[in-house]
Amino acid sequence: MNWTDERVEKLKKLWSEGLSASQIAAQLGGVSRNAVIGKVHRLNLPGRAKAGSAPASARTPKRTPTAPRAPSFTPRVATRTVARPAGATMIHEEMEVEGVEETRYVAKSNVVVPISRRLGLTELTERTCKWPVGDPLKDDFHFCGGESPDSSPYCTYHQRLAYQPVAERRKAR
DNA sequence: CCCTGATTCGC
DNA sequence: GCGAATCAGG
Repeated sequence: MNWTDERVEKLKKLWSEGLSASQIAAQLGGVSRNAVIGKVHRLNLPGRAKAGSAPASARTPKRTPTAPRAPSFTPRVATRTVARPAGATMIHEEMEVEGVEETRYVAKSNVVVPISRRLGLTELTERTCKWPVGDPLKDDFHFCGGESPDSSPYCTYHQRLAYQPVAERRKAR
């Protein structure tokens, strides 16, 4: 994975927002936190004021003022806030994706938990997470639908669960 | 131990 | 330039 202009821009943005190197690495994908830190230094980006944990601004659930929305806007896909995974750290309580307020978390292990879009079977694409959610015998059955990397049928969060024993999955979910 | 960023140095 | 290994911490 090389440092394209696009990836560098994303790195700069996330670093300036106070995300930790490992969180940024998880969002970029294909790089280690060391790689991120190394790049930050080579770019001569300002280092962290204090070593250690990320600044509170990146961890504290900060309520963003309700974003102004077009009054007549109707979401194309029904969207709910994802359940907060155990131990997850909130990085943005609310954010807007295509006009829909959504929630995103970073799990304890720094695996980014992508936004759950709760898509139906026919709405899935190559790039959506196919982790099933809900009861297939009920009408609330859907799929995570979060963004998944090119190489996986699952988002970065559900990828890990997919290869865990069922008992472990129940705990982790 | 979990995590953080900083530095070094072989590639 | 890159990033794993390592260091020094919280």
